[in-house]
Amino acid sequence: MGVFRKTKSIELILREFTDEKTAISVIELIKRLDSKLNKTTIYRVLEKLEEDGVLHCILGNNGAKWYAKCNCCSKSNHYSLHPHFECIDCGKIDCLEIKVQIPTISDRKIVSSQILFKGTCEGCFSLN
Amino acid sequence: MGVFRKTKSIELILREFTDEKTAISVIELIKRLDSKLNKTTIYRVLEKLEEDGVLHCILGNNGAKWYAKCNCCSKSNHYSLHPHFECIDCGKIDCLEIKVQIPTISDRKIVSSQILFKGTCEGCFSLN
DNA sequence: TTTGCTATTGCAACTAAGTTGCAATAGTTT
DNA sequence: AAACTATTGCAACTTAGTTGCAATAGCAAA
Repeated sequence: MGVFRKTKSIELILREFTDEKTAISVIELIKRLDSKLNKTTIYRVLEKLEEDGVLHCILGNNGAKWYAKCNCCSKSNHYSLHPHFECIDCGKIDCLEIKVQIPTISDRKIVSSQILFKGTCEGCFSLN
Repeated sequence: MGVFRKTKSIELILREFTDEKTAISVIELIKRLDSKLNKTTIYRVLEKLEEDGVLHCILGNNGAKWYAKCNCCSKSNHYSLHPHFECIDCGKIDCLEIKVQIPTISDRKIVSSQILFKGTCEGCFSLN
């Protein structure tokens, strides 16, 4: 259904994403906005922003939801998304600006994909 | 730690996988074995069988755990696993016997990956 | 075969992430 | 300013998975 009205909740949540280059977990957002917004509202606003093509959702390694700004996707084209990277040291997730070839399989139709690479990110890599 | 003793639980759980070519969700296993095993036991046995390289774990689209028999992986080499396919019609998940190229990214080290393609499987494909 | 060691199991209670229904609130249009 | 209804907050719930602990059952040694 997407966003209809400009509300405080939408503004507050979008503000969290403006300076953020990596993804943010819903859990983290709930912590940050605890005094200002109810967690139900946060889940619902994120869902709407996703429908509007403003954010996209990523499932982290433990199955929890993360969201990141959409730079390349539109309202209609959320699928066949870019891959993501989860750092096993610091835990952050971010978008990889690379293409991964989607295979063709006979008798099956691939509609979307969820690709998560795990390893050590730049920051943690240089610490070792 | 892996499996030490041959117990009824291990036998019952392995039996579920013998004739199964696709993955089985933990939820489904708990349903099937409800009268015979406690869910805690099921989670623990699956974990041990994974450590032993007998099964491998897949995270489904909603973040729930699925397990499948390992045909190609060993106790030590569970990583850089094959991709999986989740049917958006019937919900089943299975292993794809194809290789996906793992990219190289400067300043980052990719250790493992989780690749899930979603779409329509052979069975559901032919129904349309 | 019995004894003893300890891995394994079952149970109950808990945690954590996310969802639902509903009444109250607040954007937006008239 | 009034009215319409999208949006929010709250409380209660659901679902997947985990934890601690006492009871049970493989297995090895005697």
